[in-house]
Amino acid sequence: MAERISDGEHAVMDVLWDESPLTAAEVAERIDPARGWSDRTVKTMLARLLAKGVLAHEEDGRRYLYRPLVARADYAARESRRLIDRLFGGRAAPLVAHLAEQDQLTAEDIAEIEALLKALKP
Amino acid sequence: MAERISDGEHAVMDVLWDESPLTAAEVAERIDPARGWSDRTVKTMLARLLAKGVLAHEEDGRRYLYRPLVARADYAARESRRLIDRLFGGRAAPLVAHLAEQDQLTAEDIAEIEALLKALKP
DNA sequence: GCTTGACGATTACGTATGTAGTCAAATAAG
DNA sequence: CTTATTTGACTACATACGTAATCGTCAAGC
Repeated sequence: MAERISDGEHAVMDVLWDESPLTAAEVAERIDPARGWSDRTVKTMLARLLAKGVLAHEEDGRRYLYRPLVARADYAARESRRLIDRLFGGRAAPLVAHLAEQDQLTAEDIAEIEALLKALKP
Repeated sequence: MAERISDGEHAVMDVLWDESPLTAAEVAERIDPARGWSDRTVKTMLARLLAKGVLAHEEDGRRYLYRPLVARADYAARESRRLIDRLFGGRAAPLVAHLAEQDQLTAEDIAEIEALLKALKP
């Protein structure tokens, strides 16, 4: 269940997280054209994701319909944690501090985060 | 310059970010023993990191002294950005929101982040 | 001086990943 | 019915990565 999803595979998951179930052809249509993938490549990704157990497929006549078995939020949580563990000693605050220092936070971000935190307080 | 650093390579960089320059043997000594790496493995990592241009080495007699060419903060910034782009549509606020929702923020984290943001405001 | 050990350089090998191509079966077109 | 097309299954191949082993050389002991 803790299968890693590669960068390429993630592009496929993204499509299915937005809309599912989809056929292989439909997934291929929706993949960011910037990747320039052939539909074969998409098929390969789908097969690998199935093998990893993060997708399921049900038969629909001669084709399959694919749907994610892992929620986007769960995946995001796992990856965020990985990053925080690897780069920030497992603490989230240094990550935010870092984003702030690097000017990667817009004024809007800051306002949004402050509102969020306020809501979290008892 | 935008070379990716793999998970294993990162362990080596971590050592050199803490202390440098170091010889290959010194790096090997300082690698987290939990990895159970042979010194050969460490040498391989050093060679690959050199090839990627993220380390430099200077001769010291018959050995080399290795030092990082990429700052830890720069690397952290790049990886944070990658994560945010991939998982949160490029905006930092949703990442923080996500951490909050997942209860991945301690009260301490929250206080720390609030203080930080306050300092950022004009 | 000859041997042994420390180093860097080169090579190895299995799995993951990016990126497809081929083959066979089923179906749609004619 | 025969042929072209669609679809999944299997195969391919180069590069990256994890994890070393081997080779050659130079220096330090004896």
